Amino acid sequence: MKELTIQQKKVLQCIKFYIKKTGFPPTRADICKELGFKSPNAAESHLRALEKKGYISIENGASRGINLTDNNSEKLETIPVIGLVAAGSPTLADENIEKHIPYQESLFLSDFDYFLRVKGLSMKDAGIMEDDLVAIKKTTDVRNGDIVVARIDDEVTLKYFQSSGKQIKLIPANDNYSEIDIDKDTEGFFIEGKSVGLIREN
Amino acid sequence: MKELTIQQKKVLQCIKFYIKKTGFPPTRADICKELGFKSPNAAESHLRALEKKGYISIENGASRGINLTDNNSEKLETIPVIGLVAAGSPTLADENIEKHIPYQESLFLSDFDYFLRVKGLSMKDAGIMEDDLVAIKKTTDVRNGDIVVARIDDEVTLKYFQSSGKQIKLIPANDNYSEIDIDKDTEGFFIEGKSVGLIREN
DNA sequence: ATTTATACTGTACATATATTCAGTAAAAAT
DNA sequence: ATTTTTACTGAATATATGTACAGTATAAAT
Repeated sequence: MKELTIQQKKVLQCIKFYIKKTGFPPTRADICKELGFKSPNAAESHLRALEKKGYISIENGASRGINLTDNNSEKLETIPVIGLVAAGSPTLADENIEKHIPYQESLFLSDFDYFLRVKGLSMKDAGIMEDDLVAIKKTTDVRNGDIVVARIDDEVTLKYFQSSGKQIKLIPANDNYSEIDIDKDTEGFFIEGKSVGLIREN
Repeated sequence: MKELTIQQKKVLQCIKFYIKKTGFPPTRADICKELGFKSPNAAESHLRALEKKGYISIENGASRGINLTDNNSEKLETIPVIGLVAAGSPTLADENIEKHIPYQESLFLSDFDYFLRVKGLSMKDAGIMEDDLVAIKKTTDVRNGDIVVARIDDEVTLKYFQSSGKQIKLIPANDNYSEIDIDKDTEGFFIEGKSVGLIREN
């Protein structure tokens, strides 16, 4: 993202502050009043600069038609919660979505794609309990020690990841469960993503 | 808060959806378009009804001057994170606050007052690990089996709560720790609050 | 050296928008 | 039984607002 000038930063801050205060974006005149400009075109020019640099989008013709871009606003999104069933894939298909819950993008250190509702206690010693919501980032870029969502045919599991060469171990965090050894290129096996956070609703 | 009619609910939902989609509130005409009204006054009347019932506030004369009331909008607040140190009380005094993080009021089933940063593994078997953030609701109304924040003099701990009469047991979820037996009326002892949720940042 | 971006003032104007007034009709409250 | 609330259509209008045009001036980029 392109750097902003001092004045542009002021205008952006002004917009954010105004929205926080009133619940809706400012007009050009509002910005002028706030920052001491005497011409609405001063605000207009800055807005177009902010738009060009990707910090806001402007709905042409609409009054107060300013929209903070995702990376600027602490955006409220909803994210799907997917049930981890013994057989069944955690895809984003409608039938697998348990519900949507509101969340903050900045809730965890990494961004993520969905919550996985945990069934069973195979990761108990990692502090992951039944019905916990594990935030999953869809990726195949996983490291040893990561907690990953792995699929083997129709079976989906949450396990520690450990690889040496082509051999992969999926290790549970519970002595009552046994580890899974599998070849990297096994038909029907792949890594869905990895855990980047956890929420326990209670 | 006064009950809404079906139509009023539709209009309120329409406003929320519009803001979510565009980043700014709708005009009367936008609402009409969305809900199939043929007169802007249909929207206007509903808005005034919603205002009267306290679900929105309207800035008179301002275009798109609709503001969702706190109880309707998934408001972004920040909440303090407090470190659980061996000696030291989890109060909201500045010196104890580690940082503030944004959160959703609706994140957990219950509302809460602060996050407690967990030190140690005394609640390991309850799935509460080192550095987890436990959402704490300040209350003395706790039931047997609740996970509570208890203070004994300067010592603050997170434990299972179990009482029978005046005798209270504070039970760890880890065999390496021993339980604490204490009288309800002991000088310097009290319950700060209870756990209503948990976040693991990674 | 010339163009482009920044940073404004000031005027003007079409249109986007809130808001009022005049009705109609049915349901709910008093 | 009468008033109030709900739920609209339809038309009219003052004003709130975006936006273009004409300038001035300085700094940065090419």
